[in-house]
Amino acid sequence: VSPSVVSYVLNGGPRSTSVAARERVLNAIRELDYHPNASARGLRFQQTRTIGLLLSTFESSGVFESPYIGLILGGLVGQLKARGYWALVYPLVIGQDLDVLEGLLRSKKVDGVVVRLLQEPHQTHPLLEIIAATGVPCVCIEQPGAERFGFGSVTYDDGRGAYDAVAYLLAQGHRRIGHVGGDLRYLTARARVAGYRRALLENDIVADESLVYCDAWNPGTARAAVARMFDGASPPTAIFAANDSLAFVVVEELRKHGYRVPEDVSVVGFDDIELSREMDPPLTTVRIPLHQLGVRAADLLLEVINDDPAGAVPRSEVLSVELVRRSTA
Amino acid sequence: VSPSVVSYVLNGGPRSTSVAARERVLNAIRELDYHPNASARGLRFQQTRTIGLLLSTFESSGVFESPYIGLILGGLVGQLKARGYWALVYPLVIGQDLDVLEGLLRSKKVDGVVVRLLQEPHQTHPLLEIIAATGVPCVCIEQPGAERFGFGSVTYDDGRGAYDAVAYLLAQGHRRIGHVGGDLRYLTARARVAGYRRALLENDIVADESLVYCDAWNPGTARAAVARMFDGASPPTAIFAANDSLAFVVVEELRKHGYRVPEDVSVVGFDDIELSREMDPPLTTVRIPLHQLGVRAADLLLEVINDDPAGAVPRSEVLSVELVRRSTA
DNA sequence: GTGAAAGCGCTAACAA
DNA sequence: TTGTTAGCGCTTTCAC
Repeated sequence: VSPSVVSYVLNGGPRSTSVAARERVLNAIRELDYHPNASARGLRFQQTRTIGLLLSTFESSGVFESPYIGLILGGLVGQLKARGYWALVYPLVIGQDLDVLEGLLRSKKVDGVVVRLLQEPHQTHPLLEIIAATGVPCVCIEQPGAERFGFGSVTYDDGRGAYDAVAYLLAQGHRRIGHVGGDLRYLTARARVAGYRRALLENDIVADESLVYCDAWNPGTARAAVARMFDGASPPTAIFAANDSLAFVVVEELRKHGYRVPEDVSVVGFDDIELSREMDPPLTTVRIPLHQLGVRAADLLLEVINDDPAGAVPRSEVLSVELVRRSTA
Repeated sequence: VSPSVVSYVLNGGPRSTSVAARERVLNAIRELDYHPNASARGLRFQQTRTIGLLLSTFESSGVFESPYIGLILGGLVGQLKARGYWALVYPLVIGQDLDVLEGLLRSKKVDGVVVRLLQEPHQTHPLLEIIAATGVPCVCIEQPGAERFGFGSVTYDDGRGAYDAVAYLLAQGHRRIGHVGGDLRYLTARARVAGYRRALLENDIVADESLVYCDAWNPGTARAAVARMFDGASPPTAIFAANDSLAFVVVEELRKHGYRVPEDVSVVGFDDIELSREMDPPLTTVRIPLHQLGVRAADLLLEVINDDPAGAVPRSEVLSVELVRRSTA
């Protein structure tokens, strides 16, 4: 029995095989538990069935610790696995690993990448330029890349979520609403403040700048922010936090200062991580379908890789967020 | 200029090259930004500079959401990256993906694996048997594999941590100490109850079985456990929880029932995830150097792969845990 | 110091 | 239906 027959059997190859031969091959395969060499196949087919997951971060560590990214990763890796692809994770420190990244792409180690974007299109050019130059199929998540690269993207509407959250607070009668924001290097943090501002504006409320604190996703600063807000002459009656971890800390800090939530102060978060369900009282927050985001990104990428007719034109999906009312507002 | 020269230049190859030739090659490489094809090198060298991260789980989803695993992953991936290796993540559902796993290993897609073990040595045999049969270098984390496989491992001492936590509570004068345990399919959960029991025993306290609840890592059951403990005639004055998330929920539930922590009831957790520092009051807990665990696992694996003299004999490291006193006990 | 050529394991076009 | 063979991109031995 010759190599070609084995190949035909294995791949339902371009030629058909006799039942007898197939049997023998199958038996031999089972006996030796033979498995084709991935590198050899990769070399032959020019594809590796591996997808690179480029996880942008500002700090050089800590990507995996975030429950937010964990949710996305779960969807991403799970879906890739279900469709027979492997996931290669690479924590990409912004402004650093670009040369290594180029090596990854040019060496054809991955068939495609999904890249987590944190900033505005023009700031992500250096990164996307490299990806585009290598021609590796790419889907952006969280933030879209610049139009001209033509990469698909799966994002969600930060501004809308923040707007909805604040509009909800306004509808409850709140007029002084504080904001504990995230790290403004993240477009997501900026979009959330913007949504907050827009909601106030549309209700003819002039935003009191002493009530908005954006510094980092850092719990310590969130604590300090609360302390300062309630030091002032007219403290807020509600706080919109840029994410759930921040909201959690805000609730803790309010309690420490003797304020009850939601009786004295209402709090709304963003993301809907597990903590928001488990904390007491459970957090009212803006839910992002993060798992789904991962799943869709995987789907989109595989569509363009296998250029399914549907995927011929790379799509940009904007997942909708939803205010989930629990007990803090 | 011939292919061999390029190779020599690129790899500081087995032959030396003239300065002139080297220059020309280097220039050409830069101009075309040439990068060697990973599959071809993989085929040639029989190695891919990729490490498989086999993340065992019982449920088919949710590995990445756990802050515990996130910390390990951070250390693992970070260290691999620093040493020039890629990380392939594979969520391995216990009792399922064994055939796919065998394919991964036999296809020589990875140079080695670090495998997260959840159970006792004899229960992990099917998995390790496959890895051993394929001869792929392997390091176990969290739990060691059976001796005979000869795989290195990086673990930590659950029993000791639990013992220390409970001994500490006893030293504070507590006599009725409850335990809210984890999912007993996890050896880690069993070891933690065992440590709890041993501490009580050594202090001549008969464990009151109405005070130990092991069901799952599930917050809901933890809540129910607390409720039941404090329904009884003589409720505990302290609770040792099998991990920090559980401890957090326990504190919340105690507060809901009108008990103050630590004045009325003391609580100690396990793991030392970020939440335990951020919650209020900050959690007294047993710290596991999880990041370090990942780093060491990577180091050990690379040692055996590159068979450094030091790594010739695969080592088993047991990282030491440490009670960190904060405010809940 | 450099070029030619074989071979890593696989697939598919070409012959038989 | 099957066997033979070239070639994917790289490295390295061998001959020059």
